[in-house]
Amino acid sequence: MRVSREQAAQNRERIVETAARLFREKGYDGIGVADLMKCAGLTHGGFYGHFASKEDLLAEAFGKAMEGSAERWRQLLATRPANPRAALARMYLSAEHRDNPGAGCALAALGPDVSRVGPEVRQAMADSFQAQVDALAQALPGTPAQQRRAAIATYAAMVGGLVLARSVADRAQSDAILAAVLATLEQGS
Amino acid sequence: MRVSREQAAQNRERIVETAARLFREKGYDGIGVADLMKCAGLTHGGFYGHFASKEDLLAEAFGKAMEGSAERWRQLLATRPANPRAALARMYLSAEHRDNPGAGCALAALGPDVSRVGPEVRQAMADSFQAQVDALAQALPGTPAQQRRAAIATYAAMVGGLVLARSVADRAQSDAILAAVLATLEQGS
DNA sequence: ATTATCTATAGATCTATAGATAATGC
DNA sequence: ATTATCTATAGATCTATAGATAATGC
Repeated sequence: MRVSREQAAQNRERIVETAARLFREKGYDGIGVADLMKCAGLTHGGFYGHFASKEDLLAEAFGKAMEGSAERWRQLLATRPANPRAALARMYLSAEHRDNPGAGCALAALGPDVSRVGPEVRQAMADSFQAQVDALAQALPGTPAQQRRAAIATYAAMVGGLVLARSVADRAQSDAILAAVLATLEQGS
Repeated sequence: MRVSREQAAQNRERIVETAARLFREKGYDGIGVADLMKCAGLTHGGFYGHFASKEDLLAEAFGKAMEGSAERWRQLLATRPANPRAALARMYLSAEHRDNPGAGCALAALGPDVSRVGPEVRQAMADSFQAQVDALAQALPGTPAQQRRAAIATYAAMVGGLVLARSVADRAQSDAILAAVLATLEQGS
């Protein structure tokens, strides 16, 4: 059942993409390697030809998810909105984002999981985090230090808002949380 | 090996407290019932005399952890600090809190886990969340609606800041995240 | 000949339950 | 007699590996 080198690379890519979605949906411990491979259309045993361990896959899947977010941020900010922070917050703190964790912010979905794994995973994570902060900081006013501080604070408010909105059971309460955080980010700092 | 009714109640309480710590440290899926009971000084099988399921325990343990946080918030705010939000943020966004998830904010440690379990757990959670928001809102200026909105936004910023600070590998970067969010919360809104 | 994927399995762990035990509380 | 806890285990799942298979790429 051997496939071409090119096909193998595609298979590997599909494993990473499937993992990026399933880890965000179910948590790192919420999906096993066997089920994950099945969702990618492959068998369990094939996994270890591509990755040394499940944690190794997490590092790649998390990085890929973060990169996807960074790309969306860059695209939005490239339209030069009048209020960059408000524009970003409206996208991030939307009901759609809240209801689709599998395609959303990796930090809001996997932050606590990531904080428990080895430093090599978290190192990969730090780089993509940095890239996102830089993209936002550029679009904000003030000195470089102020820009950077405001970008981190904005990122934190959005992540926390999404985590809270996903945690409460009541939909109205969840909507109110999104709206409250959004309103604060839409005004000044 | 039967113990007194009083002793049994104490045992149950110890299970909840142990779970509240271990879930926050290792995640809901990161600790099993057997290990958890061992840490509480009991055997595996005894668990199901106290709780219907592991998820049932999560609801109680999460609620207990939230209640502990609410109590700490109330104690701090009862000292009537000049800037209540800044005082709370300094406590919440400390290196000590970041480095001791087992005794810290349940939402920052278990938010994504909680968002994946059944609505009955999340209902219990919504109540304690509400209590904390109310405690903070009281101490803030403005109309009731403004107070409430500001309290939620502050809570979100703190939770997000802690999640981010725990996710990055580099200690200096982590400290910078805590400082950036704290600085924003210490100034106005 | 190499290698990507497969089947099969080892060995550990998981939640939950059944039934025994022994001390409490009537 | 009741019941809190125990031991033991069922049955499912987990990560990881070993060895077979079969198609690629030389």
